Amino acid sequence: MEQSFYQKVYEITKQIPFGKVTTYGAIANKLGSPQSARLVGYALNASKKAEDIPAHRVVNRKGLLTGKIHFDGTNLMQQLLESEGITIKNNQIQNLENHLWIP
DNA sequence: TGCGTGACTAGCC
DNA sequence: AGGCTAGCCACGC
Repeated sequence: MEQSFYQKVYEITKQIPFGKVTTYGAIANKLGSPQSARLVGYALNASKKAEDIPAHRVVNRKGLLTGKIHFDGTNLMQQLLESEGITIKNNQIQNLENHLWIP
């Protein structure tokens, strides 16, 4: 398939199950370019405006909600994650390993 | 065709 | 221990 890097990110992000989260590095690694983690975030930024992607389930490797700044509200991303049973503290996911999901 | 951009990551001070 | 800098790759203009 001639899926672009972006399209691959969309597919993987949509595969994230309810109550789970993943990291940019994990997705980038799955795509075969662990150094392209930036592209994952960049792709999600473009995807969120078109596709129905749960981008709030994707966080950085430290569990920090770095992408929340791209959401409408300031705590929207946090509320969405908390609604799925994930605990957030200071924009950081608690028990990240417990909720971490690798493609 | 080429340069700038960016929701990252890892290493150094 | 905490903060900053450099490197990385794909997409858009």
